[in-house]
Amino acid sequence: MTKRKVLLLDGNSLAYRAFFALPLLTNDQGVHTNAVYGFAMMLQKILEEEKPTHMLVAWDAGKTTFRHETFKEYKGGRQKTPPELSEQFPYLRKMLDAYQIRQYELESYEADDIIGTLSREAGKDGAETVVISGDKDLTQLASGDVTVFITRKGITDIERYTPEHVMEKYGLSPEQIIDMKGLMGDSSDNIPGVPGVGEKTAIKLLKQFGTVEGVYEGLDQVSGKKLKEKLEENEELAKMSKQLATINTASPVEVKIDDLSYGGPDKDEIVKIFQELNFKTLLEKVDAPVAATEPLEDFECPVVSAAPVSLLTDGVAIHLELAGEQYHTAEILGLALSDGEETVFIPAGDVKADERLCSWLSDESNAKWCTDSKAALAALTRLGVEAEGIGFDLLLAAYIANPSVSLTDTASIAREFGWTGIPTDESVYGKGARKAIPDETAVAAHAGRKAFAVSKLRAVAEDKLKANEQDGLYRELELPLASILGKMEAIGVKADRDTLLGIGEDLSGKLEAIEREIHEIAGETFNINSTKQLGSVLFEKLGLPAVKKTKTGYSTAADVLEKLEGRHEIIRHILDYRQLGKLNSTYIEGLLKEIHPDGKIHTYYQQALTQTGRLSSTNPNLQNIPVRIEEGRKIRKAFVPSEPGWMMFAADYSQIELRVLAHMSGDERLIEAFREGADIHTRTASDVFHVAPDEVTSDMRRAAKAVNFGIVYGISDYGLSQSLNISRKEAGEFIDRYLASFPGVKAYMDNGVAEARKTGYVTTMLNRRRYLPDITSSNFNLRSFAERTAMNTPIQGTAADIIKKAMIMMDDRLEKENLQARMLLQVHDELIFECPEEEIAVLEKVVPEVMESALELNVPLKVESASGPTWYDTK
DNA sequence: TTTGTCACG
DNA sequence: ACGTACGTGACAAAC
Repeated sequence: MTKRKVLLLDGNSLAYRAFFALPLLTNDQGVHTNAVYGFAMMLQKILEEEKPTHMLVAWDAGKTTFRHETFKEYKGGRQKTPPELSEQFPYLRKMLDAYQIRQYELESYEADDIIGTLSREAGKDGAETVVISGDKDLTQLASGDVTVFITRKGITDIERYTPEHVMEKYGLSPEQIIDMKGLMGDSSDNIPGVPGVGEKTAIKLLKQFGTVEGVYEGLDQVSGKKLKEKLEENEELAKMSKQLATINTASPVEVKIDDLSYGGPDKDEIVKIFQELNFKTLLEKVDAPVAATEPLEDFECPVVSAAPVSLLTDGVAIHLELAGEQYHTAEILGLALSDGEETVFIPAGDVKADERLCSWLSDESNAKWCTDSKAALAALTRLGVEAEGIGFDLLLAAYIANPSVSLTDTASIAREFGWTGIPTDESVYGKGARKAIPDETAVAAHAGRKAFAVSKLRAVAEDKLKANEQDGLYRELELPLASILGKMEAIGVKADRDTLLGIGEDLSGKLEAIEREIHEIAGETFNINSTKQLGSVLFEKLGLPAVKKTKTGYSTAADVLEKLEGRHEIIRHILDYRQLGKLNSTYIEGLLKEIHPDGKIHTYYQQALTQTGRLSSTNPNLQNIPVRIEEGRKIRKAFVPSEPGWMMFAADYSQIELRVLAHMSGDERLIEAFREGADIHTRTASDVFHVAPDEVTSDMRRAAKAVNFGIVYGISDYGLSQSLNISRKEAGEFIDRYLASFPGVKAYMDNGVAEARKTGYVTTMLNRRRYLPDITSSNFNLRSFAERTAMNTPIQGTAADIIKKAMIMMDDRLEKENLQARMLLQVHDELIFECPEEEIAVLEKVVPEVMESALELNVPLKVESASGPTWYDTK
């Protein structure tokens, strides 16, 4: 039988939360609806995620409770409930009736007490309980069987308090939350506490003494004379406050858990009330099918040494379980297989020996489904199996469906498609110092659940992608790209240790000299890398003016220091020290640590991370190797071909983002400029300043270049003024003149923002999506950010689409032309290869040809290439 | 772990 | 009046 899952909701608290979190919405009758709407959104999400078997919404009843007998000012001084909220309670009740959720209130008790009592009863029955409230006080109810969900910021954003989470957050057990309230009080409930004791002191005391009573028994040992006096004077107050804060878990509640069974909403009634309140999005949601989560309580995943033949067929989920994220080196634990009925786990050591399994894995005609195919293929390669025929990748599907969710493990990915039946990696392996691999049965069960979920979710995910017309993006772009990136990671790029060491020695020498110089000028030795110490030397000892502050002290960032450069010689040295220090620690020492025994660096490309569709590179990041300053650029001399007689070859798109902008906006002037092959910054300057192209000065060109950048980023006058070091007014004038010169661009930006406001998302040319919920926010900052993002993401994202497509075509082309050349790296708008010297001539023709034809725009794409013995020389 | 800083496109 | 250019990752210091 399925384990029971009881959801207990704190009605009043959630209604208040929803009311204050959302703007004042009304229906066409003028009735305020924001609290009902927020409540419904939250309810919908919780129902999907938690799949409860039993539910109850508890309400506060009446004005006075048993707590008022102890303290008549309890909850005194509270603001009256706003009438805009009061009028919503009848609708809330009606809506909950339509959901067929039991509601309950009890004279002279609060909702907390009802919930506390029922949660204990449910625990006795062996049920799993979730308590949901906007009030942190309820975290005292957390226990082995009870998780407390507290809404954060908005209304659907939830923080989950298990006893472990309470401990993490406060360093206290859930029961001690009551003691904490007793000591510190609670102004919202008018609970006094001990005057002068806040959260910090309360926690400190409780860590030492355990409880309020313990504090008074050990009063002699309390450190601090003042504190001791305060505690002594207010003993009664503290004890009464604790009593007030304690949730009564033995209230005379008349309903039993069995009375709460939840069988889903009355759809017709729900539709009626949503229509009455004009809840459009919610109406769509109630009709939408939800992925079924099958109970995984009785889940079985035997550990076997060979795969059953029944599972070696077309359309089976595989999952490689690894003891860490870095799949090039992490221990491989084993392989789980699941067809949604039967699930097994094969320990890593037995995989290679199972010949039938291996030939199934390398048989392209048998589709394998998985999460993170790139990692799975890499792990299988390490086990000696070259797998083929990946038919589905849950990670990529989830990322395409919505890039904004953090897809850290299969549990979080599956949750995106409504599946909550698998535990997180963290809950199985632990985290930080307590991280460990559990016994094989537990690993098998965990890996098995993941494979099982993939098997069940494939159809749901693919349907969703098809519904949003993203199937092509997923199947033809991201899925094949995953294998190509995997290949690039596995090949790696050779790094010459001696070159790095040589540059490192040079840097260390210079750093020492500069450090001595700085200390001498300052008249003291201090840690230049410490912003705190540096700030006190510059702005206190030397008396330089502090232009900008951070929330922890003075800002010493480069742009701030540059403004002070004329005022003191020490500044130049500090800027130099910073620059060289960065090179040494990140690029010399950092990269040396990443060279594998094969002499190569194997980065990891994150394919499901960025909000725009770009890749990112980690461990190490090979997308930010210095280039702008010569001293740093020399690092690139260490990146060399891996075979004797080979060369490095690099090709980059010229102005890809502005070309994309020209295409997407259809602006005639911009299109014309690119078709004529003009220098785009000079042409922009000529248009903006109304001078002939040959009269454009270098300053004008520089300003135009900054404006072009600004346009791509979603321009703001402030941003431009910072980058050009001019006044905000002047920057604003530049922008106006630009937009007047390129009216198509202005129209495109305005339309993009309007469209995003209407649909809630923006798209790229290949239909990549980014949702921008903040675009309708009443918070200026959030809204402005979303608006700039709405302008930037289609451009940056389309550029990412283009190079990804080029990579797929390139991989194909290298094979077709029988070239030995290997694609090694991608740096957003450039591709880096290594190849035999005699292939350079071919690459010089083929690579630009492929990259330029990746996607047809109404302006040409232009690619520049270069080759040389090291990456440094490809310029 | 979070913050400030700085490397890249 | 708001406080920002867009997208990333790594390191050192300080908590």
